[in-house]
Amino acid sequence: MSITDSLERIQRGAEEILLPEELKKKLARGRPLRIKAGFDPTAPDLHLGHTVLINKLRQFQELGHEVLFLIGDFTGMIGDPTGKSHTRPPLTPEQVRQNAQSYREQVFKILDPDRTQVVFNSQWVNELGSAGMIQLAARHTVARMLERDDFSKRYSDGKAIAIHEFLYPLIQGWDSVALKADVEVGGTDQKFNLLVGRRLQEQEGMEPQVVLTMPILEGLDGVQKMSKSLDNYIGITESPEEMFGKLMSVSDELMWRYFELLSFRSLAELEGLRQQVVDGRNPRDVKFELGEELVARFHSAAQAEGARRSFVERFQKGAMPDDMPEYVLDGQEGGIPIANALKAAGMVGSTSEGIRLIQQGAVRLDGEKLLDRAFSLPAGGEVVCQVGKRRFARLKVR
RNA sequence: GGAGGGGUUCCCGAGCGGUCAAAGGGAUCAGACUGUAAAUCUGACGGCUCAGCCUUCGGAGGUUCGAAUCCUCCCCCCUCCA
Repeated sequence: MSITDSLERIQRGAEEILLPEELKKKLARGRPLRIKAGFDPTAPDLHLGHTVLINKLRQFQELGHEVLFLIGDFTGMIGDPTGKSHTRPPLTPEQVRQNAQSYREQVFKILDPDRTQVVFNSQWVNELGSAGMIQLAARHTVARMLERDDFSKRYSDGKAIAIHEFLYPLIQGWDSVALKADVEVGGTDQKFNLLVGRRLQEQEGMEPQVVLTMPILEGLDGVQKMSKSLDNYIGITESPEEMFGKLMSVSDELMWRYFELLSFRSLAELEGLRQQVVDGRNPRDVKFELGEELVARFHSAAQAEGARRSFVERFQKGAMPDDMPEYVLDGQEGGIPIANALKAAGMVGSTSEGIRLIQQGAVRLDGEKLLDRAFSLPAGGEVVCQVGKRRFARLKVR
């Protein structure tokens, strides 16, 4: 493959490459490049948002390059006191190890293990020591740090910025020095940090890394970025049914964004699909294709097919799901009040919530709407319980 | 070290002695409508043994018949001065 071809493939879907000429020069040398990407040591639950970036890494591998999958365990072991409610407790080395393992399991659904090195930054950051850390901090000025969008915004809004937050971009940049990265891939929100890496490498007399940013995928709400904490994500380990269903709940507009960033279809194919919708094809059917492609990628073609079929059964024909969780409750004198049973089965968060849902007509027993909140489940009974559209469970009372 | 501003329910943000489980918005959940679409409309949105009761307004005390609202001390954040 020619350099121009490689470059073209690398550019596809990327938000920005700094600088393309440098990348070209690196590619021209003909040796495998060291492609760095950093990940938090915490959430080992990868979602489709992460895969936008990981797919890009995969692409580099297909072009013969090597991926340095960096787990930022150093910062994880310090803990992050930023943010009022989400104080992140420090992780133990053991937890980091477990998370890393879980990363491996998930990430190798996409990446080629033979061309991936999983590395931990504590290895070289610990060696820096406190003196080294201060020397590192001396290389950047506050004014420069405040150039970062996120910092300047918080600063002008009068929000807290802890000193150590200034250190994180520096550490991340130092990782690039330690790894001798040729290219670093990150989300657009990482741009500042990635550029710090370039600067530090230059100061160390190295050729600066090329920075490649990928767009941030919106979550299911279509507005905020996909993230676990916002609970608007589709995890890559979710069941075919869940995954398919969540994809179907996405708006038509957002569907195209997902096609762009997640599908492996050619741009020409996507254009074709758009045209079909313009010509009157139901967007839902196009969404089916998106759902199948993605479910097939993380599960199998057969499961994707199955997910689509059961989706149609369930939501277009109103069938009950094939399997649902089962709960056995201990009976009591006079039966178990239904709200308590729902709570015990984990279908609602509290009995108060259960009562409210019953009043709103959201609860069905064996398909029959239940409006009487005083209803109790008698001992020895068994009932299929539904809350809202998606929550199902089979409740048995001993 | 000094002066001032501020910490409210998942988030933002009103409230400044009773009518406050606390306005409004967002998020979320449910119902209607549908393509589990989206948008829209309606409702809910601390807990419980649920027409009643219990626990919340940074923390601990106090004043009062009664406190998110007043006082004292403490913790944290922001701004300015040094």
